[in-house]
Amino acid sequence: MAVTRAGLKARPKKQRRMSGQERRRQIVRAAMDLFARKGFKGTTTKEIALAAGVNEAMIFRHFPTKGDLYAAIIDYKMDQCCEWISRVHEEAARRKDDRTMFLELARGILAFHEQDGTFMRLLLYSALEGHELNRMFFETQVVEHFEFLADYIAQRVRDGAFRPVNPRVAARAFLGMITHHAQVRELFDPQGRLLNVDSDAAAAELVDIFLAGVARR
Amino acid sequence: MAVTRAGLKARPKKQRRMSGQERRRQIVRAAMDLFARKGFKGTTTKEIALAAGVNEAMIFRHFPTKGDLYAAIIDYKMDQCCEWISRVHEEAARRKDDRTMFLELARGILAFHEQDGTFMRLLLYSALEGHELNRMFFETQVVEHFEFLADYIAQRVRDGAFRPVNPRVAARAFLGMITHHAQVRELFDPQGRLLNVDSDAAAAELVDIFLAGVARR
DNA sequence: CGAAAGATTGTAAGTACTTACTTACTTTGT
DNA sequence: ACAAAGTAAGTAAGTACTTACAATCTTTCG
Repeated sequence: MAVTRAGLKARPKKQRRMSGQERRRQIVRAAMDLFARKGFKGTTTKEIALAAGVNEAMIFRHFPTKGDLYAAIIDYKMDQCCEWISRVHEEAARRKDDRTMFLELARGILAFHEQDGTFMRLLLYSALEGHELNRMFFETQVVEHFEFLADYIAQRVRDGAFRPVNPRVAARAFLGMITHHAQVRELFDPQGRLLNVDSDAAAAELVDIFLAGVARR
Repeated sequence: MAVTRAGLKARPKKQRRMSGQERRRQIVRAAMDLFARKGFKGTTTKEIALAAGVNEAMIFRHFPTKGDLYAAIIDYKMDQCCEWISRVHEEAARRKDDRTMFLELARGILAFHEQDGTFMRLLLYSALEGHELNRMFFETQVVEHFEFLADYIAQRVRDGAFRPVNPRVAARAFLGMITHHAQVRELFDPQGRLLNVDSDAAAAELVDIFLAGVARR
């Protein structure tokens, strides 16, 4: 067996080694999970390396600093958020089928969070940490989708389909009940001790309360 | 000027020194603010000492470890949460004045968070970090108040004042829209760019949407 | 009343360890 | 032979916490 200059055993022959891209992806995946659970400062590069199955030095072959790795993850994650929302919005704007629109939106939000708990966690950690990318995410995607929803509600008030509510308050109310439910399930009550219904049923009932709340009397 | 054993200048005479209790309170206050902004791992004992205006060693005169200091703060904060809610609940149970009950609850929650942003931050940080005291808080106070609210809504359904909604979903909807609003204001949108109404107006409109949403048709 | 003793508060300096990141080499694949 | 992936060992700085003393305040006693 080969011996290194320090007299220690060299790594024995292994299976085929990874390409740079594969390895990068693996580091990102391990880091994402750790950052989601522990936050930026709560995660060490040693832990990331261990979870990724690489030497710590490898991390710095792909990212200049630990902060760059975190920023790449936040950026990627925040980009994932809203790709599907635009399609739901377009349908709604065309058909003005309120129940379907709000129901699809609610189901989409709940399914998105259910399929990937790291999003909510990274969103909240980066907000608490005051991360610049979180602020950018808010100022672009969050604002855009909130404004679209408020505009839609305003239009439905003008159409006479909704009673004269403040569209921004109504948008806040709707997003609040849906997002809060996802958050409680992810952070406080994963077993659903307080409210144990599947997400489609939850979406249906929350949307029903919302629509009744903004319906013409 | 006196000289220490190391030959350095002794601390010059100062104004009257603090009692142990006063100093402890000051350390706790500084630590609370830092933990709220940066989380447990993101805060160093050096920063806490600097913010409190004491030597780092003083922290360990009052708390065995940094973790003990954090636990004391989380415990104290979570205890503050719900003292006032019981009074609101009692009134409501007696008078069955739904609008006043939900309005007082909503205003109380919003005022509580507006007066003290550290609560929301510590709640979320400790939840993300998986802190045991957060779990205990959830399993006691959160569960208790949620159950009370769900019971109240169930009673009102039986009374015929509310339509046959799932009381737990309705409680989730109500708490969701209120708490989400407080959270967005604290973490994402302190300037109220998306929704700039004062908290009493927000409470009134959110409660109106909620009550309309659960009213008999 | 004042000095001395004791209790309490305060702190400089230190310890043992951890951290993010770098270096210089080794191993593997083309 | 060269490029690329992998790593042991290291560096400089930082961390939570401890130690041993100094300074200040209170109590006791003559």
